[in-house]
Amino acid sequence: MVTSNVPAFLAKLWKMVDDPETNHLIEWGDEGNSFVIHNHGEFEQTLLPYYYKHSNMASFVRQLNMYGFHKKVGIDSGGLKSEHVEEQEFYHPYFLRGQEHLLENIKVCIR
Amino acid sequence: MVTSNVPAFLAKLWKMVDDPETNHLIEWGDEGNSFVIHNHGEFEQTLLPYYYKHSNMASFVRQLNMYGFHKKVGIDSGGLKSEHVEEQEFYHPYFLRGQEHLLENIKVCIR
Amino acid sequence: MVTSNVPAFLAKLWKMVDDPETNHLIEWGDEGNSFVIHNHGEFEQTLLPYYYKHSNMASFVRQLNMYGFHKKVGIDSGGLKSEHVEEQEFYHPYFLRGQEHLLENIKVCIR
DNA sequence: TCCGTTCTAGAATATTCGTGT
DNA sequence: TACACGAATATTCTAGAACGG
Repeated sequence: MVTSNVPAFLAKLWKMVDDPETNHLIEWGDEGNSFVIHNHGEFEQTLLPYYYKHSNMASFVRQLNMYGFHKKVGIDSGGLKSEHVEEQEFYHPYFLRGQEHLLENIKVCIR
Repeated sequence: MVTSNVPAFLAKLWKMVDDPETNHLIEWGDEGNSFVIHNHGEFEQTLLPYYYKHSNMASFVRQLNMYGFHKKVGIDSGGLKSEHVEEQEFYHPYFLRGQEHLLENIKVCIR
Repeated sequence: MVTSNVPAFLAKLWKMVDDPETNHLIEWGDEGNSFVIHNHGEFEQTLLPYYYKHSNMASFVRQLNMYGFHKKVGIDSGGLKSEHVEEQEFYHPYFLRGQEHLLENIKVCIR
């Protein structure tokens, strides 16, 4: 593979989610049309800085929103503050398991 | 040796990349369609001045871009914790291992 | 220290230059109206990543230019064999030793 | 004229911080 | 409160421009 017009953020996100080695931190949702972050703390402190130039969940989420991802609203967070919720799920219509080529359709939101 | 209309920059680049003696500093990529620079520091201070009239990576990169080479963005690079990537990779559709004659097709970008 | 409207890049640059502990890598020029980088290689690999989220001289220089700094052209650095590219000097009219308050006057170039 | 070297800038993406709903 | 967005700064890759051999 030589060149890809997919932004680094998306290519890395795909690799993170698709890598079975890190399924305890981030993995595909049951339907393959979303991804789930487990262990918010470890994910933020170990996996994020491996792929990106920061270790802030907020920055990661900002990028997700920038590219049109949305958070799946949890039915019950147990009354915990959001930053303490260990599980978070995001989705995008073109971020689907087994359909990496669709990444090329994802664009930053402009307005 | 017959005269060649290949610019000195390209001829030297080819020789540098193709020379097995300096593979620890610069060599062909795995597929033979790119070249990789290891040890940015040593490459800059020892190999560059041997072939060119300077020892500045920036000048070298300027020439690469001038001739239409592009940097390969590694999906594994860029992270805070990712290993100190002293490694840089560039490619050009006519810069291929074993196809030195294709160098004649490489032209400076004019615009 | 009270809140400051000085961009992080400038505040960190000042600290780097003014810190006597790292004078072997970066320090004030003789007149106090410029700063000098010694040991380009070590500076890039150790000091830059300590202050910023990268270890690329090119990115550092891009920021310097963005804020209006200029490179001092060495009289003897133009000749061939200027192997002392290990030394680089930059200046800005509002970047002066002992006058940290002037940093507030430095703005990004807009055009 | 062409090519090479240097310094600076353009443009796209990435990171941070704060605001709006 | 929780989620999303605006805007400013930062990082990367490539290009413009001046100069010289």
